[in-house]
Amino acid sequence: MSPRSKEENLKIQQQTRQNILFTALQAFGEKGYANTTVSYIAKEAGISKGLIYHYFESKEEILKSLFHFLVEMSKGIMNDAQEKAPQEQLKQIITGSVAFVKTQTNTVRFMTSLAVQPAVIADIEDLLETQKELLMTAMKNIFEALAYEQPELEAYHIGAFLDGISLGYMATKDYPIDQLEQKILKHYKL
Amino acid sequence: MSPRSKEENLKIQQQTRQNILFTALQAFGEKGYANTTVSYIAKEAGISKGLIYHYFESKEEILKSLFHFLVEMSKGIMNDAQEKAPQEQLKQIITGSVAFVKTQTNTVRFMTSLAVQPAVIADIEDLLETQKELLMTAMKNIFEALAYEQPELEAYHIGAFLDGISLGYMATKDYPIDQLEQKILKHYKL
Amino acid sequence: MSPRSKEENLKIQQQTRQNILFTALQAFGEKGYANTTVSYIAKEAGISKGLIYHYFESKEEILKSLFHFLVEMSKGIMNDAQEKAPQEQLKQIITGSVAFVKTQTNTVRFMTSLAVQPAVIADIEDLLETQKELLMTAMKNIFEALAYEQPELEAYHIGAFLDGISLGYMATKDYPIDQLEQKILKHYKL
Amino acid sequence: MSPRSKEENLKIQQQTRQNILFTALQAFGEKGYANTTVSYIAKEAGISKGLIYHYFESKEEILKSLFHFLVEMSKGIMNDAQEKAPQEQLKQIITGSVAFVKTQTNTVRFMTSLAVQPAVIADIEDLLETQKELLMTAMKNIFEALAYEQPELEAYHIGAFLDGISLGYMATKDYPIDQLEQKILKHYKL
DNA sequence: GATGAATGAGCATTCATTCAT
DNA sequence: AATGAATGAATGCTCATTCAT
Repeated sequence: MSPRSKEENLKIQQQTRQNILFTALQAFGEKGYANTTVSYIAKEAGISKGLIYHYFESKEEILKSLFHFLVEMSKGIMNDAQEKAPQEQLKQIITGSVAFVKTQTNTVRFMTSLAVQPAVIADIEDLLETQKELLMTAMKNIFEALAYEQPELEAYHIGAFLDGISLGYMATKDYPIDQLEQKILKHYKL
Repeated sequence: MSPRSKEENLKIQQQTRQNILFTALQAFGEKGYANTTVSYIAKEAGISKGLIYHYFESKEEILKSLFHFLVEMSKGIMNDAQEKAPQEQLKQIITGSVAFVKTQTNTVRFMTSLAVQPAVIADIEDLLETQKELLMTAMKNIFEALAYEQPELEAYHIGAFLDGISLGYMATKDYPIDQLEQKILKHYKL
Repeated sequence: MSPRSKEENLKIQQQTRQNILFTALQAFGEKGYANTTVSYIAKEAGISKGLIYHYFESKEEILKSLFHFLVEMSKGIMNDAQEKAPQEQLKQIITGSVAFVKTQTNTVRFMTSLAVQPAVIADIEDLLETQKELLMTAMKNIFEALAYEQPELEAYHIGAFLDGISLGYMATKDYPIDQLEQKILKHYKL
Repeated sequence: MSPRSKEENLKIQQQTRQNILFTALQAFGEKGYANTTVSYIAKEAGISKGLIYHYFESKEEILKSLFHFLVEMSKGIMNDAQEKAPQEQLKQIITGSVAFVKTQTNTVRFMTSLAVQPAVIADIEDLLETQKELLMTAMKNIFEALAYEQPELEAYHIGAFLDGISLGYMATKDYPIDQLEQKILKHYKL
């Protein structure tokens, strides 16, 4: 008759939070933030509306938590690549990005919709900027190591291209993403 | 107190429609479709809510009309380019796109947000696809005329790049859009 | 087919606002602010929930408007008494207060519940204080004119008594309010 | 690991009940019954929500228990005064009331808010009435013993006055409660 | 005796849409 | 053609209450 132990509670909390965040990510990606109701998230997650508000103060808080979570995740991925040779890193960024778009389309949809109208959700604008800069710096360093004349511009170039591929994949049926990947890899001789 | 002539009425009608569409475009671009209320459009346009429903059956109808309007406009622009030399056409597409993004940012925001989550507004998905194909075909023809080995893939390539530039410009402060434009022009030797 | 004239709209607006305020006053008095739902006010007023929000920004705004309205009304009543002889004024305050409590019990309930827990609705605290001071000054002036030694204290005295009578009338069945009125009038030789 | 003895359990139970009731009294007085959440009481009392429901069937039950508790307490106080001389009793009622208002303001706030809108909590209405009558009878007896012509009316009179003082003290900054106390004591030659 | 995760009915509020004028 | 008062379904959120542990 004793209450749950702290560890048990913590475990339950983490699972439920993750469940909510994951479900929200799916929904936000598919239907957009504004078109996703909290009730819908609850139903999809198999829990009650009230429980969502037990873990998150508001719908917007879910969005922000989700965003932070994804940012942290991407940081982790980037750090892993840090030690390899620049050519290898570049290749990994390209193939990793393409693979990510293909497997985590909803995540990309979600992040892109935030990027397109950053003013919609205040607070996120800055974080988005920081996140972009981080990626840009990493790529710039690679192109510096590869002795490109304008490493920063080259970073923007490939960044734009990868973003454009994402958009195309999300918006167009039968988008030749794999061929474009090959093309870009060949261009950089990877 | 004489009634307005038919021509006057028609003129007023067209002006009011355009006014609504233009105001909606601004709002949809800045705040997003879901975050824009019909009341807000009415206030910004300086007319009453009722009048909006006199011209459009629903809020979604405004969105669709706006979309069609923009599609028609872009068709017109593309047709104008049709007769020139392929190199000239390509240059115009690139510089025109960049200029459009810079001057009509809200329009681009609007179109991009539709592209990212096409499922949000049914019906539009197909039109979006058709529109994309039109542009792709035009670019493919150019690259064919320029004797590229894989003209279609090249079209996708430059399309992705231009889309990526748009995204970057919308989401990033101090985005080097002009330098990227120069870079791509140089790449195609234009 | 022309829209309503401005005067017509103004008239409709005032009527509807008054209707809402009056209904809210009844409800707040009987059930208390927190126990009164906006839906209930709408139903009682014979209008839709939405219309209430067309006229008032929030439920709390109704409360504040109502409070301001009642304060203005009481100012008007007090000004009317201003010109008479002090004895007459005192008599009028006493009989007027008693009559008000008896006929406008819900108004008194409403105002008293605000007075008891002023912290519940921020903003109102100051106004309540101002209102009290106004009444106190008026009564003090009367007792000064009547050459009482401690006019201010006497004002507080009769104020407390009248407030106490209100409370008693609201809370107790068969409360002898009329006899108490006679007693106090006799006390002041009125 | 030996189980607690029965006496220990009983003691803990009573302490916890008292803790809940006391915390609730503070909260109800400050914020009002409707604006006080069970969660808030639990947090303030330093216990869990569940435990509150272990001791009380519902939030309303807390209110009722609290009310009963306060009524019993006041009965005890009144009984203590029973044996003294009527003048002494009257003095004690006056000074005791004033002191109570000053030290137990939240309790008075709570009781007054119940009195103002008795319909809010059914069931309590009768008890409130009974309670009032008890006090009235006691005061009436005093004034009878003091040979007042209308002892009951005099009881209502002083009752109203003391209630009015309470209200004033709760609602007004710098309320001259002590001077009013002196004034009333002098009036009754105490 | 004690905890807090979980539920869901209920409420304030918004907003697309209608309609009388 | 034009207005804006009016509607009500839908949504975010709160909170008393339950229950597994």
